[in-house]
Amino acid sequence: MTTQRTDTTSSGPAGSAPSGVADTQPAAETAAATETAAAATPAGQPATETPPYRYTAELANQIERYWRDYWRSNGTFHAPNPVGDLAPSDGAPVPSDKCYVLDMFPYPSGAGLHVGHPLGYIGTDVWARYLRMTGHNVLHTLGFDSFGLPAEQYAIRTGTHPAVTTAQNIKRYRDQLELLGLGHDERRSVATTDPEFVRWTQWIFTQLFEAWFDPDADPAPGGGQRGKGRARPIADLVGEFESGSRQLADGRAWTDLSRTEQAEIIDGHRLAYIAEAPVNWAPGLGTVLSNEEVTADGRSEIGNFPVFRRNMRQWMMRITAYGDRLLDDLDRLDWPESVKSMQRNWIGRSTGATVRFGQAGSPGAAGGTDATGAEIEVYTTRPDTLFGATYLVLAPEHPLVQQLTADAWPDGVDPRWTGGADTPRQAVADYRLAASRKSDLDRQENKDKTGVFTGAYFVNPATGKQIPVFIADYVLMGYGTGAIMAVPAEDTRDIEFAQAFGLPVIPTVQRPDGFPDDAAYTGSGPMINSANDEIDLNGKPAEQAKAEMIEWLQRKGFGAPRTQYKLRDWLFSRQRYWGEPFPIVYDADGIAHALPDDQLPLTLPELDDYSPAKLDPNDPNTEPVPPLGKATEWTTATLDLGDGEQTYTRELNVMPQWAGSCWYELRYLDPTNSKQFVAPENERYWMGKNADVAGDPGGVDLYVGGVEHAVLHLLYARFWHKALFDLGHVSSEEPFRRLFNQGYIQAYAYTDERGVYVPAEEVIEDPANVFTYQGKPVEREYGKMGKSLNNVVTPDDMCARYGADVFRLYEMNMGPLADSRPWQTRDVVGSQRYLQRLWRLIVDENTGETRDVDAAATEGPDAEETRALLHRTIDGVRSDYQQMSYNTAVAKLIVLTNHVTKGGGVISREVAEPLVLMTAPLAPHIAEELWKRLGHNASLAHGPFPQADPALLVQESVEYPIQVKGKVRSRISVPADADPAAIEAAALADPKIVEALAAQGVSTPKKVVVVPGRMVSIVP
RNA sequence: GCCCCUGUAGCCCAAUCGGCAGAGGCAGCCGACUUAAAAUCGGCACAGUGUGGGUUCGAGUCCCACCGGGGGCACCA
Repeated sequence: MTTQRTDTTSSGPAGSAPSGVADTQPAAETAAATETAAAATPAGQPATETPPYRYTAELANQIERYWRDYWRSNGTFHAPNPVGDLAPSDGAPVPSDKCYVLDMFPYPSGAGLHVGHPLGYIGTDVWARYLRMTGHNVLHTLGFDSFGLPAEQYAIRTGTHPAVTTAQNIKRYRDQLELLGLGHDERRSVATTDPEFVRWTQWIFTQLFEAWFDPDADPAPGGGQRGKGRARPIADLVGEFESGSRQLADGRAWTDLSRTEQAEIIDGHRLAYIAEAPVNWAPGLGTVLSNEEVTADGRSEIGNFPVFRRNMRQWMMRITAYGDRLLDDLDRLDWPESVKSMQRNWIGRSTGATVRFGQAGSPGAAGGTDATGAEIEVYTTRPDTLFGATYLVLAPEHPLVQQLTADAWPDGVDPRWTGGADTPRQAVADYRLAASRKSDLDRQENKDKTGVFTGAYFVNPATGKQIPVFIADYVLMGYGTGAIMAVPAEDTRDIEFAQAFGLPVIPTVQRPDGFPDDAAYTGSGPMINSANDEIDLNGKPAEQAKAEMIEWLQRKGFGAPRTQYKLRDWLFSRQRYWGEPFPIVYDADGIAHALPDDQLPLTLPELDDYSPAKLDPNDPNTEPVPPLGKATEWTTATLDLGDGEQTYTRELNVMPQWAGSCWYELRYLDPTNSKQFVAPENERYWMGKNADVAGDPGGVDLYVGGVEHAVLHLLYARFWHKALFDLGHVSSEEPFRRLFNQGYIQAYAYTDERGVYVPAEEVIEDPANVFTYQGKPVEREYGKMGKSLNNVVTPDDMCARYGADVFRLYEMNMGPLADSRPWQTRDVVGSQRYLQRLWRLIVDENTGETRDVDAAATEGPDAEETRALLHRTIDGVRSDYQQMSYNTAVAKLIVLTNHVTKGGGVISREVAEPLVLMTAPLAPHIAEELWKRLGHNASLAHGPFPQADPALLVQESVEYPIQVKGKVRSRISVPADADPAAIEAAALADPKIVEALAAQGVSTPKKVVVVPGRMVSIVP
């Protein structure tokens, strides 16, 4: 501890002058500062003095500085761990009631924070403080996701090492966040660029490299998954091959294989593996990107450069092995439906069947009846409609195209099918070339169906009829088998193609009356036209028809059921500098080896030039040149990996930015552990499953962040966590049990007549809603807060102008945390007025003396009314905090404060203390200060929190509105415990109601509805 | 094109199981304090819930259609 200014040395009892404020800053100085500010008003008039102890920004800042120092030096927010460095030094057990509150950690950009960034951080802080005050052991901290492109691009421009820029930016963020008084355990704050953090990121990578997914294995112990399959150590697989208990798919004997061949087989199973795979190559960035980093129009999310699909050798993560669990376990998570549905959509599981079509003796083919036995395998989700399949379509890049394309057109070929070419070979070649030149953007913009006939005919196994085979770019090589059976009657895309090419349409599902003939019917209905000698689907509903068709296909050897995913394996390497190096070296045979744990972390080499090779952004045929290749000494290493000292070459790619964020929540739990990435006891305590909740997957108790991470970060992190679970490193099956998306703070921006953005803070709105800047009209727009829009407001500004507590209170009072809302600096004053009123209730603005709260009357009708309101407030505020409904909690606190203020007298201790305590989660500094002035020597951070007396929540009498024909005609007051019959009698006896009924000409009403505690409704 | 969310005073937002449309804040107006202003304090007014139907004794809330705003997906067979 660095300061002596603790409770015990600074403050006297309530009512005496000294306090944190008086200690730090004499009253005269405060007054003088205020006076100076006031004297500088434009009017130039001598200023009347603001009361010297008013809760102004200056005073707030003094209080805030004092309490921040206090919290830091007392370790107020240190949360004890069960074991390790952060365990209680006296060996005391940790409380069983814990809560792990987590924010999505920021990338520390050079621009610093604006007022929108801390919204979620304040929200979680209020929640964490409330839980801490109600007796929970709360873990809350904030680290940095500090690998990232901006620091690297800055390094390329200026030569400044990214680590230097990153450290500066982190410092800047920490300084800004410090002002807000967030109750973080600063011992647990980590950055993903810290060598100790990188060490464990690399360690987890080696775990994934040394593991494979066994689809037939039973779930790991304690798992709640439905089916089989889990990750196992790769050594198990090697052992099974060696012992012969597992055979190779191609029938070769394991022992006959060379070392390189064996390595190839093994590598083909690893969770982290190298593959020649189609990647998204962005030459403008000099790197490849994951699917998730490419926009729908085929450009890079960062930098907006063209992205090309091509094959390259890259590191991949076998996330597809977890597709089922990632999808199924969404049901076990307390997440917003929108995020779940985005993940479901991204994983894109569909069920159906593969169907094989054999080649027919093509009438136009030179060889007559085909002798090759060629087969086309398609994937379909509608095997029930097989009878309606009237042609086949292959993706232009499909490997069979070359082989099955005929030499000549059949006689009388439809001219629309030929693409104007003399032969099928010519037509196919032309079409494939054109398709390869089309960018994704072209394909998206032009949805007209194009294609050419290959000259080949295959046989529909259900009908025995020959159907033509086309290639068309509406079929993608990357999904299913790259080939489809076209059922134009029941598929929108197929009918568009069929109409363009004059192909037959055979309906297999009964359409409702009036459904147009020329459109595809994708709805439900009984099957028609679907029978042969062996199978009859007619009249049956789709589900049954699907099942019967699949059964028939299987029996006949024509097909098999199949589950298909949109999700692809995760491209994990980047040709960049500022990322985690792979802990991988290659031996002389090119076989990859993981570095042993004691060699970690593998740190980045120093470079003179951080740029990847300069490449033409528009040239897809360029080759990536990783920056690490320039570090000539670093690229090789002499190691003993068990076969004696040998020279190895290092992997030159680095990991993508997502790596660190895949597991950081686990490192917060045990940030100083040098033996393990997290001790199992600590993981189990903070993130373990709750045995009292059926199906609970474990994980962080509350995770708050923006919805923009719905797919990328949240899917990758779930995948790593599940792999770590399978391998026995964590007890929880999911990283984030509960997710909450906070809204965004947006802002108005204004342009002058030239279209230039003017400073938004200086724009004036007149009563007629006209906006002017320096007297000239400006146009208003609404959107993001940003430098280029000249509308940035920073938390630093707000803290200087109002104080952190006012700023926090305003952000929480603007609306529900989940809502986006516009920033309005002029509204902030409302929150300031509330805290000023609260301050004035307890402190004399003129003398700085604490009021004598023990002298206030606690008897009499006024006191009783206040007491009843107090307890209703406590009750409401508790449940509001519980539900993170902070805006309504603030409203209730203001009501109570206004009620007490209007009473005019001195507030009683009975009301003052709960009011201060209830305000504390929102405005912690002022609350601590007032709590101390009320005579308490310990911080209120760990409670108490007021409890409502249930007896005081019960009203003695209730006012019931009485409706006649749905309109309120009168009101009666009845004892709260009156039974419905008594209420009804009282209502019917009410003179106004008697009158109203008489006016309707009714003596006894038809019906009387009594809702206890609510109202009475009479139907005449 | 498909899917999801959302429309309540001039503005930001409350309203539990369908039960008196208003908790709170900003802005506005009036008043107190002031020589005056600012700040502060006290008070007042302001909408019938995007539109049109329906269910109900009763609809902001439930159902249907449409309109506006926001987001996601987009030839995924």
